[in-house]
Amino acid sequence: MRPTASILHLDLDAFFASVEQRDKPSLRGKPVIVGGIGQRGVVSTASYEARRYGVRSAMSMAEARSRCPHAAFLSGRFDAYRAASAIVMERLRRLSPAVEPLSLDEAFVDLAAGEAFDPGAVPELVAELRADVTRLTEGLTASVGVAPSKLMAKIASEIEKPDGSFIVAPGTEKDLLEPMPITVIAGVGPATAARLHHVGITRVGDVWRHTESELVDLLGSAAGASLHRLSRGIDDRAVSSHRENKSVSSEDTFETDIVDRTELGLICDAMARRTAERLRRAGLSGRTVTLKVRYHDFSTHTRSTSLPAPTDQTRTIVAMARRLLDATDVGGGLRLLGVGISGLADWVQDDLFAQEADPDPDGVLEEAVDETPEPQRPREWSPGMDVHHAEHGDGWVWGRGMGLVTVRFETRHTPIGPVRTLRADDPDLAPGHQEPVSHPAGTVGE
DNA sequence: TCTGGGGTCCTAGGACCC
DNA sequence: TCTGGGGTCCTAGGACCC
Repeated sequence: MRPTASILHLDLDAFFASVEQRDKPSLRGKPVIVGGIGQRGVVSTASYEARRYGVRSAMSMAEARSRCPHAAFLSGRFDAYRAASAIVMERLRRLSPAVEPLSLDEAFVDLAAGEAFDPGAVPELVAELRADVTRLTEGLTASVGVAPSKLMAKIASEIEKPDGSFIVAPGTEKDLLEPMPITVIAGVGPATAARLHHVGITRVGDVWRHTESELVDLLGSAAGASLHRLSRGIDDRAVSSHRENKSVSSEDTFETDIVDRTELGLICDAMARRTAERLRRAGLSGRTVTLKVRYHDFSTHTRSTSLPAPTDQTRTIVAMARRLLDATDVGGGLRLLGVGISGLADWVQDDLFAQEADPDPDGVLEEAVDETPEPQRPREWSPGMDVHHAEHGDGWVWGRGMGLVTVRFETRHTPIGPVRTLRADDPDLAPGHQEPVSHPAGTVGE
């Protein structure tokens, strides 16, 4: 626990709605609601004028319309939001290099990682920061909290919201937390709050009467231990400015449920393409493709499958997603369909090898799915050995899936050589071989 | 007129390996 | 013949966050 209030949390007030009001003077002073404007949309952000009518984030747009019919309903202009966000993040980086954005409108800053941090000058620093944000963004306002921890900084930025700030003096954390509703603690949402309610916990101070092991029994080891610490204001989480992406996904909720398999197939292809393009644009590749479907009753299911090595190839990702969809019951129709990729690798940084590590450099996987395989094959196979000689060098079985076996080769020039894919029924891979697997074998729908 | 889209993290069971 | 223990990977689902 750090001894000074040196973690800052900044939150832009009603961000999307405020950008709209800034850019369209006719909307100023009026209720503005940004979100999905279709039949099944939800509210992203409501201006403070709209909040007076009870409109909240995540509320269905239908309910928002009934509560505040005269509001302006907008679908959002994300380029404008990104531009405003970039200005604010840039300003935060002048305070310290340790800036951790949580979303377009929120970030933590570790002030102690900046140059010549003076704890005594925090009030002036905050005032100057908030004034700069409003000036640089031409009218947006921010709320700011500063505290000895992330937990308290984030809570503090809410206290004087909107357009205010609060600094938590070290040592005052527990007094501040005690009367607050339990849901102020990070990770306590509706489901956890309901369980805690059952044992008489509604405020943060109520947690103090329970031992860690009681909380672990109730919530599981991670959530229980975390709540035990955070409720006492104990929080050592660091501000981290370089968090790596773990997944990329695209999904779409349909205006009405879609039953037709052919139509769903085309949508699945398009969704997989979108995901693959975003993956490539981010300079990444991934191993695991996940299909997500939601039924009319809102139940949600996922099906996933992994490749032996990362790919960023659209056709491979499309083929894998299709296979997953083909194996999925769409009986009563789908409300939502999505395609995601995880198990990401940094394609750009590892350029030389990554190109060759693509398990499907020639789109062989997809062609095989289309029953038109033309895989290259090694000339020789030495049963029972870890390495077999081949035309291109020495290779070994590297993974299997989708009725195919992936063989990776060493060449004279590179330790990690090209990958070739054979059909599983290739005579060179007949049973009886002691299979030399020098890498965890993936399973792709076999 | 119910319930978006982009993510993260955790849990749990089974496979597999040593 | 009645059976371990730990570690890791994979998959599926759920809670949570903005």
